[in-house]
Amino acid sequence: MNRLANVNIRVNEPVYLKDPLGTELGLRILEHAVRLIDELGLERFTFGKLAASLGTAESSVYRYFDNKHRLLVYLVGWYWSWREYKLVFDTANISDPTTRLEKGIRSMTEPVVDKGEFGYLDLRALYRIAVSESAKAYLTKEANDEHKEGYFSSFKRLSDRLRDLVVAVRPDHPYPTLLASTVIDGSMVQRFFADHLPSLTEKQARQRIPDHFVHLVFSTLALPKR
Amino acid sequence: MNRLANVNIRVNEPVYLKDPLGTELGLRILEHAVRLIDELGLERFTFGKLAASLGTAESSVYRYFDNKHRLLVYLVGWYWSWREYKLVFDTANISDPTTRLEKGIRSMTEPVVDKGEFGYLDLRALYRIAVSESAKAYLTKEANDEHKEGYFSSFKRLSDRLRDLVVAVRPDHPYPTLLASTVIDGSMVQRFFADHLPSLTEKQARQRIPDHFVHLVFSTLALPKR
DNA sequence: CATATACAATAGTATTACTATCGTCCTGGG
DNA sequence: CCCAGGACGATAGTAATACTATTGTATATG
Repeated sequence: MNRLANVNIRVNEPVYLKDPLGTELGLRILEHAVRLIDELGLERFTFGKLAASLGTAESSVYRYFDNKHRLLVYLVGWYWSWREYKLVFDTANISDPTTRLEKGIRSMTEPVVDKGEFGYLDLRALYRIAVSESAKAYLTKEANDEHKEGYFSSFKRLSDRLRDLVVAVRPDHPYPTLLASTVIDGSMVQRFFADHLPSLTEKQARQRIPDHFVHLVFSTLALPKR
Repeated sequence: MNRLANVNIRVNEPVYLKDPLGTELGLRILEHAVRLIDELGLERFTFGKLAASLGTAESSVYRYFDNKHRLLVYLVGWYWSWREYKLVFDTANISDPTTRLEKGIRSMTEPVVDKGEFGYLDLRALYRIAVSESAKAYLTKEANDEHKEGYFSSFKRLSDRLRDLVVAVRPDHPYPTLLASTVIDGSMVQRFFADHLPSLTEKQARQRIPDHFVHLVFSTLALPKR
């Protein structure tokens, strides 16, 4: 993944008021927001605390993001975009579609183990945020409207990529998109359970989440075992 | 499901300060809370609005529940308990374990179509709440502590029931609990996508969620198609 | 008849989620 | 070199939220 570290990941849709990647303060906002949300959880995280951590005023933060929900959408969108890059990278130059599918599922369901080299944000902390908080980005009454505005387009792109890997192997499968999003979301939920509510999964499952989802998809598609 | 309508579902753990099933006002709190959360979404729902809807003071609501998170945990717990009763009912008196498993998966992943006959709460509205808000009940920093207090025991019981159906068919499957919780959570997420973010699933998938999960589990367990 | 309960009503506090305004530094263009 | 605009810090203020506390009163219970 080191080659990816230099890719500059951008969140396309204007979830922000002012591009945080364009200024010094913007980058610090992302950096501190990731650290604070990871530490406090989304509920206890406030723009006031963020501003205090930055040594600036709340109003400065509000120049970048309308509210903390938008900031979350931004961070989670960044995460999905990164995950998409990683997926593309991990499945490049593999000619056999079945092998590509397996690699793709593993790439998508693997935990993030290193901090990355983005400087302005800690990838491991962002991963923990994605696991614990990403569902809150879309589980709202505004989801539909926000989706139309493209707020979740990076999730959609990621999901479509995985779907395409499925379709390449089984063009006749009736619900490849459903299968793809089940894998993505399911792997996050299982990660949360394993880390925070261990009695809801098998103890050993933590290490085997990618295996489990490879097995799930492969058997559903009636592919030979891996 | 009519026979179930008279079963009195109770949330065991003291998520509440005062049992809402024990008084007139308590029942009205549940009834109005379900309606309001369904209408407004959890974020916009407040105890102030609930009290106004009840024609009483906020402090009266606070006598029953510490805060809105606890109230959500209560409602979601009630929902999982109801779902467990339904599962038990739907799989009763079926001797063939494979058929039981299929019925069980269908029971668990079917949408709720009627209001139920509980009087004090509208089951369809509660179902919509479970789909949209239940993840927020456990996706918190306090999840682990709350879990130890038994806040999520009804989810655990439900998940264990489904796991047992799997184990009865395939005693050697390595991760039946993981599989069970993937089905439960996955069916909720897919329902949300189908209803609120339709571009994230196939259009026809909405009608076929139970079929999809039956197929998923059956192929994973290498059982003959249904 | 005494007492506990259930509840309504009022008041008050700390925090949150903003919005608005103003002054200042810094930079780049004319 | 000046000045216009952007970027930011600082202060102030508002409305809503999430509580806590207190008191009065009707009703049921023992």
